[in-house]
Amino acid sequence: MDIAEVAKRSGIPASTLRFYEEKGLIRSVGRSGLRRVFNSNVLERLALIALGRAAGFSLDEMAQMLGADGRPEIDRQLLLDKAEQIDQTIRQLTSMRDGLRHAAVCSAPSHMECPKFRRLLGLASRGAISGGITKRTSRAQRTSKAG
Amino acid sequence: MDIAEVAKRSGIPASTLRFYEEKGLIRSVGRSGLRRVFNSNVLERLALIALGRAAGFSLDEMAQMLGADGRPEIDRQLLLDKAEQIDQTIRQLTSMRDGLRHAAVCSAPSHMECPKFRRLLGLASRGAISGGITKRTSRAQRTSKAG
DNA sequence: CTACAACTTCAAGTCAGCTTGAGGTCAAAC
DNA sequence: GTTTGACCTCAAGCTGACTTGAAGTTGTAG
Repeated sequence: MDIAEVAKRSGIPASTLRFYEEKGLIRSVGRSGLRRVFNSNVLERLALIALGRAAGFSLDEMAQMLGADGRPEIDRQLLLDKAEQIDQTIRQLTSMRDGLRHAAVCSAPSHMECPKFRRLLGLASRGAISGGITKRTSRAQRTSKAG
Repeated sequence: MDIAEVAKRSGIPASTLRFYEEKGLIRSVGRSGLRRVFNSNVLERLALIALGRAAGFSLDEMAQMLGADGRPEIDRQLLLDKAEQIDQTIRQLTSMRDGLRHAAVCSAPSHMECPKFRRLLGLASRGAISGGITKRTSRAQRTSKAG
């Protein structure tokens, strides 16, 4: 497969694939002239990377985990840690969601006068709610060409 | 209050406070010589900003909502939308968490041979799991001076 | 009055994860 | 054999939310 094929099948832009290769996240099996040649298991690897990213691993972390070569026995403890971390995030988000929903229907004249809202404020400013969701949900919006 | 006081009480670095002021997120009530003077309701405003951030609003969005002056009647529909968005994220993260936990205890020789894990892979690569958690949980780690 | 710590401004740097652009190469279609 | 267009490399740019650094000012303790 050439890079266009991989891009098409994975939905990941060629530029990103090159970037991933440079980072050591994926590898091409060789070249045909200048052009990279990939074999199909790169798709699995890309899926793995997408999964890791979705789970909150950075590309560097993924590089470590996938680093060696084929199937590098992903550390199970690491998975549990990450799961725990996600669970914490879920709890925070749940508070947020409920707080927002309440705020939306709350009859207090201003949000500031609603005790629930004020409690939520407290939570947020005490940093109980960590970094947030960070909202960069879609590069699809910026990139919008395929729109 | 001078900026140091606000920083101390809010836990937000002075540099960030200046940055927020420049962005129009907060305002100082005047100067004492060169120095900014804040009044105490800036703390409430900062809490509100922290809350918004935690809920996934960007600083620009927060600037819009808080924009006018005092209590700009935060749009309730916007809150509901954000709540919905968070709820979606929660659902995704829940799948992730469960998937990771399963993967951690799964007896399949390699994760690749575990059907649940493969299903999770599918989810991730189909983008069912959006941008991820984005993991920049703590600038506290980078910034670590206050250790 | 002199230090000096704490403030000020403004520009530039950082981090992650890519994207974009310029300039070059090469395989295949005509 | 020439054109075309997809690929290549390398460097630089982008976004968001800040931080850092240099250079200047100032309130205040001694």
